[in-house]
Amino acid sequence: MTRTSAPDIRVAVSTVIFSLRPGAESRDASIVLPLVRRTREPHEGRWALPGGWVDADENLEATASRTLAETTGLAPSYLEQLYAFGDVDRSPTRVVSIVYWALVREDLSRTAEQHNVEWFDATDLPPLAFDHNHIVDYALWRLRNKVGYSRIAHGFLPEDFTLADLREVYEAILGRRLDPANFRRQVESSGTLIPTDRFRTGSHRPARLYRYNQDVELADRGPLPQ
Amino acid sequence: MTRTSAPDIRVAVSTVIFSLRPGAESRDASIVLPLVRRTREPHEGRWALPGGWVDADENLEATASRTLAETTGLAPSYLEQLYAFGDVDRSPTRVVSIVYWALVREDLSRTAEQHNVEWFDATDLPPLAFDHNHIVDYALWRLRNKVGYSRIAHGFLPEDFTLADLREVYEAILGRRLDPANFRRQVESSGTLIPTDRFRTGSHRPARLYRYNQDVELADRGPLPQ
DNA sequence: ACAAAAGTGTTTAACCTACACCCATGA
DNA sequence: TCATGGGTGTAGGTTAAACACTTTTGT
Repeated sequence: MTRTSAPDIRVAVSTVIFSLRPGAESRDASIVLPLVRRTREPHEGRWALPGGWVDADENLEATASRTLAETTGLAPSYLEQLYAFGDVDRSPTRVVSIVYWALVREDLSRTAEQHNVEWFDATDLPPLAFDHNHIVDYALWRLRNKVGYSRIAHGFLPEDFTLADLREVYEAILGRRLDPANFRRQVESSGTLIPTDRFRTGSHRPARLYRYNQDVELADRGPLPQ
Repeated sequence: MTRTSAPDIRVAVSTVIFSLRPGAESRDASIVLPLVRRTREPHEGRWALPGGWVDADENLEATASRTLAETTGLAPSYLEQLYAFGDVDRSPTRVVSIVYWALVREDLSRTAEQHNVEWFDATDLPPLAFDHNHIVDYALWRLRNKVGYSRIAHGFLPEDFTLADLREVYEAILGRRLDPANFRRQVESSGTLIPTDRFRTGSHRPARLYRYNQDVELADRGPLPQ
């Protein structure tokens, strides 16, 4: 039967924060994420997703932004709710965790690392606290999925970028090489890129710099207000 | 800064329950859903999504199933988490609502209606309590989206059905007519249908009955437990 | 015989993939 | 001039839309 009063359940927000570690000579670019070492039970000493309790007068997304900033010092370029986890047995006390996932642009402020925070390759994680391995896998699945039908990759890049930069993001997310010729045609015909009149000069033929058409939404972010 | 104790937030589950009202001579099939009339403040007297508080020892999905059964007397053929709504101002007291959406097969037990429960056309709703219009719109968007890439339509149909039955479901969800010839080829080539050796006889040429290949998942339902 | 739904065939266009090829620059 | 990534062209395969056509039943 329907209850008329609510039992004690605590509400937390955790966030899977993805960033891009650019490639170097002998290493492809990869997707990385920050984890926090737990300083108390349960799972003391294990790595866990950044997060915290939801404040009484704080929206869920605001909690995600706040804890993200506390962990990385960054503001996200993309933030979307992932899933609400609330199984009875996922923690010794009853906790419902609203999990978000976010993209942050690569930024050197990351090197100013905080104590108890480390960045890991998203596809090569140690055993994490709670069900956090499971959660990261799902977030990665969502990221890979979304890159196929939205402009989400932009969230990893600075304002100006070359097509090779953008292709590198796609390749890191999808874990496979893409044909440069076909990739160019696809993004050009999508109407989301605005060519600038500047070029990046380097060791070979200069590449044109592009920027994103801000008129085009990055992605559908769920049931947004209005 | 990070809190170490959690404030008082109540956790509820609501569910958008879709069913199919079959077409008749002069009327196309349509998607319908049950609403409950609120008997207390806030929004007393308004129609609202079925739901209830999460029990201390009850998983979120179990709460959805329980409240769904209390409202309709049915078990869902499909059940998936939709979104967690938790804005501070969505209710006078702080409530985080984990919203599910479900499909139920049409069933005459629906006619044994309970007091304070009524079925509405999903595309023609009155103003609902809280942000529930917004939530239903999002659930409809998800349903329409999902029908394009998964076998979700099966959740509305009985075990045996004709291709015209299935097409009728698609047309009701998408709100437009589909070419019978092309529709047949698409579902046949998907490998999700098993032809039986029985036919439905009617006023014209008998139509073959099909059933679903249970080996094929209806849809990806999110981060399911392993 | 005729109407209407079941079911098949065919044309066209759009798209994706693979890969050959040319272009522009630094070393 | 050579290596290399930037950028263009093009042929083949797959898919989907549109629609003409045949089949099978009830009346």
